[in-house]
Amino acid sequence: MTDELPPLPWERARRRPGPARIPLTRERIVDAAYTVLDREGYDRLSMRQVAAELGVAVSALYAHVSGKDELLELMYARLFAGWSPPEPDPERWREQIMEYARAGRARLQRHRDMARLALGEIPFTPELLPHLDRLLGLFHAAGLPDHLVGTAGDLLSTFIEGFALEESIWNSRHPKEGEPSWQEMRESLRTYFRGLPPEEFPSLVALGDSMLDHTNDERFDLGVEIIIRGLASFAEEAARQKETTRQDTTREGTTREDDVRQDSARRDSAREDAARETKAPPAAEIG
Amino acid sequence: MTDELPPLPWERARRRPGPARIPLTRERIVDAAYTVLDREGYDRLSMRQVAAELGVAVSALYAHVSGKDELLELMYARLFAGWSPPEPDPERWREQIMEYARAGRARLQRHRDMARLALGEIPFTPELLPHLDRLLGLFHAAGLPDHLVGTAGDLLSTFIEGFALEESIWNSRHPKEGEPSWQEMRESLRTYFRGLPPEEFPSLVALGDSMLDHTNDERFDLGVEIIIRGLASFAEEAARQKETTRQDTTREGTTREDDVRQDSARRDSAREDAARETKAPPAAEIG
DNA sequence: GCGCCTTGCTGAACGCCGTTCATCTTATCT
DNA sequence: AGATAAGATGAACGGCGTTCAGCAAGGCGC
Repeated sequence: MTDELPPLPWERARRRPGPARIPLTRERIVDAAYTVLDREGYDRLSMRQVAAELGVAVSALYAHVSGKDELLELMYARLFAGWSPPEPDPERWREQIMEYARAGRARLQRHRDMARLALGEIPFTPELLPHLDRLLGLFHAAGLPDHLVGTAGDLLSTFIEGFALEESIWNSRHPKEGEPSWQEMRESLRTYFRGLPPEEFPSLVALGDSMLDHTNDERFDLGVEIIIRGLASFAEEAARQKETTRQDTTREGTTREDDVRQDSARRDSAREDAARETKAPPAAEIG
Repeated sequence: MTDELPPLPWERARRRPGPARIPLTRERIVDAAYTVLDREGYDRLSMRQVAAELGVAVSALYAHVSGKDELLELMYARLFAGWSPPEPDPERWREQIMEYARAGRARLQRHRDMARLALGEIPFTPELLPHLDRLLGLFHAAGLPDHLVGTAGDLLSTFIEGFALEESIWNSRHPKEGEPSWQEMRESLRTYFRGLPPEEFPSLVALGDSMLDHTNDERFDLGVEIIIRGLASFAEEAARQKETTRQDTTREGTTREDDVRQDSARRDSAREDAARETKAPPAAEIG
């Protein structure tokens, strides 16, 4: 970080006899990449720009980084640097998950277009395993059945990144100066919804107002709260079943199995419906 | 589709006097783009490849399409062609949402890398408004409070696309022939989890097995089910409050307000925690 | 102190990309 | 038949990721 400062022109000349130029490292490359990202945006983040930022030839980067893909992975890894979900507290799992989600969004918002970068990567490298493990621990402490924990993590992470991505796209769509600001945009959207033909768009006309009356912060929290409540429902169900099986531990023991079977039956009937819809698309849709 | 066939060399010469070549249209360009996407993948989907697919100069495309961005938008719009959420049935809102989610995933799976393409776009063009309106109608029929409907739609769409994206990345990671197949990969992951140091990764070791024992279909349905249960919780709460306010319609009427205030207080305390985490990152994390 | 060797950077090149523009072909209308 | 307008062409521009032969300089054995 601090050794970033002096690329001043004369430095190079003055310390010719010394240990010469600052050595290029992965760290410095990632630093420069973030600088370019913040200044230029994801679309203009290129190896050439990063090299220019460091005052170095493009090909020099390839001595430290196997290619752009690896550079993006390194940038992604930094998203999690020094960020570890807390020790699980079963009494506070709701709050802990909410805090985790907010922290994730905050980190994604810290760099321009960061969400776009993040969505292309999968958090499954060795160095990210500790983070993942502790996150799963949070869900485990909620009392979720084991097979749900992974999916719960997926769902939450997907929402965090997807939400941040939407914000990112929205922001980058009106970054030009003098363009309609956030608030103006919101107002024009409001009148747009009001002007729609109600018979054709009943829901949009009816709901448009109340959808626009909330900040992004509130909408985000609401999304997380929906997930939390869904998880709570499963956790309570699991607790109830555990209770039952403990009561008649030797009697039947099939309660849980029955539940699963019924659940999967409901799923399958719905799947047929979806398949029917899927199987008869209009001709124009083959693509 | 069928008029795609004859770019044969002599055709051009033979039918000189006829109605000549098939005219280039947006439709045909999008068709060709999908062909390229399926064959080459998202990374190699380029204007040049699309033009080549049509046997046409690159610049010809720009007479029908303003640029690559618009082409991608057109491709995205086709994802929704002939797909409309059903008439809401308040009795079956759970099933309807599950079916919608499954149909969405199925459509995203129909073309290679389609999820990657979709995530860059926002479903907010005029032609997509009918679809959006009917989707919101589904959530409205669930009895959700108005301000939640939009967020619910966001959450579901985000999960569908995020899940499909993850599948897409996973698939494209091992497309080489002779590479470890899905099943082999799963097994090697299983042994990998088992081999992890339990004191360092307690959750991964404990949960790895049960997480790997489910197909993607099951994991997807579970994710949607979590969302549905979360929505159900809010819907029940709203129904309860409506009931209460109807009972003592003139007496107090502050029940709902109280609830909201309490909710927001809980949120704010959590926000402070998140901010604390956010404000003191390790030095390496400035990026 | 001198030459060697290894390390790390340079500069040029390759092939691909999105986009633009002057030019030419061709279908249609008068 | 000739004029006109639409639409396709090919070359060009600038930028991209990546590769590779060569060069400069620090550290080492002698």
